[in-house]
Amino acid sequence: MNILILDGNSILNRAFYAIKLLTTKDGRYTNAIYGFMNMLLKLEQEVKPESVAVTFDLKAPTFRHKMYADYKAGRKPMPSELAQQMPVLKELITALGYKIVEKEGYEADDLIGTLSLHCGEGNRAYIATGDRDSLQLIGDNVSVLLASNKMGRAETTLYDAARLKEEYGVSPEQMKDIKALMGDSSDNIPGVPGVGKKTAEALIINYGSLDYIYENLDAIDIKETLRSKLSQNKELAYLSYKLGTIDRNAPIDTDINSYKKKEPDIKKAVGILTSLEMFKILEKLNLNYGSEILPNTDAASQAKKLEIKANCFSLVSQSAEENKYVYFNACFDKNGDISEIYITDENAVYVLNTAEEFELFKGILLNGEIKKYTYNAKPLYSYYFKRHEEICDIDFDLMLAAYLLNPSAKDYSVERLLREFSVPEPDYDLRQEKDASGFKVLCDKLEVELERVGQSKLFEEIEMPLCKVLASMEVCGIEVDKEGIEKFGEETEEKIEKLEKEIYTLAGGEFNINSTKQLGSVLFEKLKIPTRKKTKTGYSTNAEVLEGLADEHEIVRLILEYRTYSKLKSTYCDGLLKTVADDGRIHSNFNQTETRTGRISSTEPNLQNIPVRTQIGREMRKFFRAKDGYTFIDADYSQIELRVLCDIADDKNMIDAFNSGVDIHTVTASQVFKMPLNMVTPLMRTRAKAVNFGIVYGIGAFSLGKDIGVSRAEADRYIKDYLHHYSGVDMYMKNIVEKAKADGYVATLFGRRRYLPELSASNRMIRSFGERVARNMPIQGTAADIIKIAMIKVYNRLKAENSEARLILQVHDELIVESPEREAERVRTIVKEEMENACKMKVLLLSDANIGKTWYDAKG
DNA sequence: CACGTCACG
DNA sequence: ACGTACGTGACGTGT
Repeated sequence: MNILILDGNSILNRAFYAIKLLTTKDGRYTNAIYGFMNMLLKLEQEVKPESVAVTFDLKAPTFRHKMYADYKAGRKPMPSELAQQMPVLKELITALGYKIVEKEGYEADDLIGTLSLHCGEGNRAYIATGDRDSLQLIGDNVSVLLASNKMGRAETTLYDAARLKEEYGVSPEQMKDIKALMGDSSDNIPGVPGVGKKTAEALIINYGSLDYIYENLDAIDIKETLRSKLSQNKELAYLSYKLGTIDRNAPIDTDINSYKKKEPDIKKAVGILTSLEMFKILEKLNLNYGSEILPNTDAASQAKKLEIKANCFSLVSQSAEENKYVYFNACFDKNGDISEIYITDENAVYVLNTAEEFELFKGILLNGEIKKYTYNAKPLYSYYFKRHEEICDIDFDLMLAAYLLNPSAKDYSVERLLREFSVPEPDYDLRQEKDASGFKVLCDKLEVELERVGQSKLFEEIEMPLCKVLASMEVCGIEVDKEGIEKFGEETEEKIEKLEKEIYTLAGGEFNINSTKQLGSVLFEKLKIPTRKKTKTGYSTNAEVLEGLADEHEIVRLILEYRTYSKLKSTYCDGLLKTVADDGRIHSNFNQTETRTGRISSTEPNLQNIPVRTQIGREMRKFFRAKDGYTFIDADYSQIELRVLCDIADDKNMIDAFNSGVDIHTVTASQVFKMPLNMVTPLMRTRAKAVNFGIVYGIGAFSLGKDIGVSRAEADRYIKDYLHHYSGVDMYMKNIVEKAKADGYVATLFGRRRYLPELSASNRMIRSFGERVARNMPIQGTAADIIKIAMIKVYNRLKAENSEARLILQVHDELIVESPEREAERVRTIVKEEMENACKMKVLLLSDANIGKTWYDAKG
């Protein structure tokens, strides 16, 4: 029989440090358990053991080591991120049917030594550990599997006596002799002072043992200094030998049969792994998840009975009419047409797959009496918008619900959600059908969950209606002047080629300017320009660094210019042109479940980062134009984040500052620098503005100083003065971090949450990051909530007034509406009003709205 | 696929 | 002693 003996502490430790910190959505750390489980799976596969023992240290003074008083004095305590994973892992191991071996006063090493030695004639022991210490235990029937994590993957190396001889040139026994001489700082084994690894190995290889060396100390051929070191420290060497010798007679059960694997407690194991969100491990363990594990027996029996039925519209219709609800999922093919619709009710999964059925199903979508649950409603809205048809509002979008419950998740697939929320799956083969079958249970669970955490209103009044608005925006798109961009691209290309030539001349040869690696070696090695900063892979060549080096060499300016044009060409000319649809418009995607703060994001292309800050970049906006007979209204909030901060922090001084009607950065400057308003210089205003931004981002004196080019001390002074003056803000910044630590999350005024596991990290940088996020997210997130409300209000108002104007873009604090020219003034007023009245705050919300034929013109 | 860079709020 | 402001997405290079 084979027995696999794991050094639990060692493997868990290695896993913890090899794998980046992972957490569940509610902030429990899981990386060490994850790594341990992967290792265990790999070991199982390699050894195929009948018996498995997982050993752990049990603290309290160790028998073997208490002889040495300083024992472990130098060892750091286990970080809390690791310590909290230990009990969970033990529970999991036990649930999986493995035996845990621990003994008061013994280290895992001793237990491993004992078990491997006494596990019985004819049996074979495999020791799995990350420490080379155990190599002394190798014997005829004992091998060691050295465990490591390479690139996040579990790796093992098998050591037997032959392999050991090959690598170290010694026997297992002799490993102890080597250690006695060289010591081991991590175990506080002193060894002989002045004797390191090399010397110790050479001594044992040449003379065989510690005993032989000391018995013949005067005769052996070694340097005199070494001889005297050895001679003076004989006692220490023998003490070290004792300390380094693993105890192989610990009082534990050594019958291999006691360690035979037991049947796993599947329910418990699946429960633990599910709560740890380790779905891959769950799959690999092959625990027949779902059919046997039924956390909710009602739901389970219900799911099991589900049948798949086709040609069944009448049943679907009947069920929806009677129940007043429908749970459905529409699938789209690559042309954007509906390919199937799956409907789940209490008893069955129905599949609609003909055009006739889809048309009939529209009857249900047009019935306002029926509550509609689906997953990802936006494409469905888009589908009907494209056909200039409209359906009733969808009441529940599972994807949006899951996003609100945790905006930090990686993906919101139904498959993942089914597992995360422990919805049992019946064993259908087809994934779509599988998803459909648990769908109702899942939706109901999340709906209850939203209510529990107080997000129902946010969900129903903001996210759900917004989804439809976004669909409308996507379908509308925005017209671009394709020829204009092409021409601009060609002109840009010419400039790039010219710059390229000049750069090559100055550099004395051609190279790829776009390669930071090649550029770095040209600038800093070939041209010997002084280096300022490094990245982890080489020299930093970013704009900030290059600007600092502009006076060092003519080439630097050219490279900066080259970068500007090549960005313009590749991202904004070529990139944008690729996305222009047949209708001459760009239909960007507005993603509603992407950001952790509640903002929306824009992709393919990203229309939220079209250049504006520089004149040359800003030119791009001239190519975004309203269609014939139409014009743009561009409306942006003035200082929305600072106004939100006023409200959240309830800061009287800042509220007064806004109410005074004077430019906020100027007022801030006057207060921070203690100057009358009319004495504030542009430089002071610029600095005050940077402080305002810094405050919103969670501020640090170093970064602020860097940003505005003053010393850290001076920046620190500004921050102190600022917080002294705006004491409400000061209080908010302190309180919110405390609250976040207590609650585990922060939230916006409207109840949007972001969980912050970072706050309990032991790594200071991670923790500081968590604190900055705690300060920033409620501000950025509340601003995001507000503009979402404004979008819904603008959309509904335009519709209510039968306007032909359409909301087409959102850029975080800015809305762009395409309006018929004749309506422009009225629409401008509507947009401005709805934005300003989106919600009531302690200070007014102001929107600046302008009219223009292109985005460039309308931006004021 | 990760990294560096740079575009936006 | 160390690294440094919040939130995004696209492009090009190089492993």
